Amino acid sequence: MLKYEVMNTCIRVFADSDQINRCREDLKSKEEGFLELADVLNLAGNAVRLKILYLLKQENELCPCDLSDILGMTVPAVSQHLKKLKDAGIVTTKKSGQTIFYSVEAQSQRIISSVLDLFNLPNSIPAL
Amino acid sequence: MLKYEVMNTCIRVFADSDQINRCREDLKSKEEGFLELADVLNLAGNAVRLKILYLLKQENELCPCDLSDILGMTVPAVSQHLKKLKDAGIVTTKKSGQTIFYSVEAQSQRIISSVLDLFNLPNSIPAL
DNA sequence: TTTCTATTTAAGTGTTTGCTTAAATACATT
DNA sequence: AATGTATTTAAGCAAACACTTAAATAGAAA
Repeated sequence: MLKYEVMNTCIRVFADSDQINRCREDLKSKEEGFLELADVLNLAGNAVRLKILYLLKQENELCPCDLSDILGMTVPAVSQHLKKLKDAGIVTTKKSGQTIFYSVEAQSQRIISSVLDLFNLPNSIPAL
Repeated sequence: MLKYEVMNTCIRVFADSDQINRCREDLKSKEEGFLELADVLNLAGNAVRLKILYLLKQENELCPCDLSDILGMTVPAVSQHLKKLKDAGIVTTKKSGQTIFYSVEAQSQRIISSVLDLFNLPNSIPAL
C-alpha cells in the first residue's frame, strides 16, 4: 500500500529519503551561517553598494559627499546605502571637522576583499 | 569668488577633485563588471537561493521536489527561485523521466564555489 | 549669535521581491 | 485513451527596496 516515500509536501516514487534527511540535517547545522552570509551578499548584491565598498576599499575612506559626486547620485540616496552598510557592521565612520569619513570596518575587510576579488575571476561571469 | 571645488551635486571646501575624477573614470571602465557581479551576488544574497546553490554543489543535482522537501517549502516557491537562477545562467537542467534535475552550470562552478567558500572565512562575518 | 555646510531622517512613491493558492503543461504510466 | 505525477506559470498580495524632495540635526565658521 505504501508505495511512495512520503517526505513532506512532495510525493515521489524515487525519492532518496536518506539523502533528503542528510541534507536537512546539514542545513539545520549551518542555518545561522547561511542567514549571515546571505545578508552580506545581499548588501553587496546591489551595484551602488558594491561600488561604494569597492571605492572605500580602494581609497581607504570617503565621505558621503565624495561618494555622491563619484557615483553621480544625490547625497540622501548615498546616505541611505551607507546606513545599511553601517547597520550591518560592514563600514565604520570617523569624524573630522564636519565631514564624516566612511571606511570598511576592520573585521569585515577580509570578506569584503574576498567578495571584490570575485570581480577578477576569469570566465566566472558567463555573460562577460 | 570661486572658493569651492564644485563637482556636481556637492559643494565642499576641501574636495579632492583629482581623486574624484580618478574614481569616476575607474568606475566607468568597470561599470559592466559591477552590474554583472552585483547580479550574481544579489541572486546568492537570499538565504533560500544560497542554500539551493550549496545543495546543488554538494549533491551534484537535485530536482525541485527534493529541494522542496529539504528546504521545507512549497514546490512553486522553489521553482520560482530555480527559474531566477536558470534565467541568470547559473544553473542548468537535465531531464530524466518526468523528473527535472538541476545542477550548477559548468561555467558558473568557479564563481559559485568562491561565493560558497566565503562561508568558511574565519571571523569574516562580524556577528558570527 | 547667526549663517553655512555636511549629513541624516522623514515622508511619499513606484518597483521589485517572495511567498500563497489555483490553474495550466507536459509527459509517463496504466 | 484516461489517469497520475512533476513541474511551471499565473494571479494576488504584503513587505522590502531604492529613489525623490523636503525638513531636521549638528556643528563650524563668520
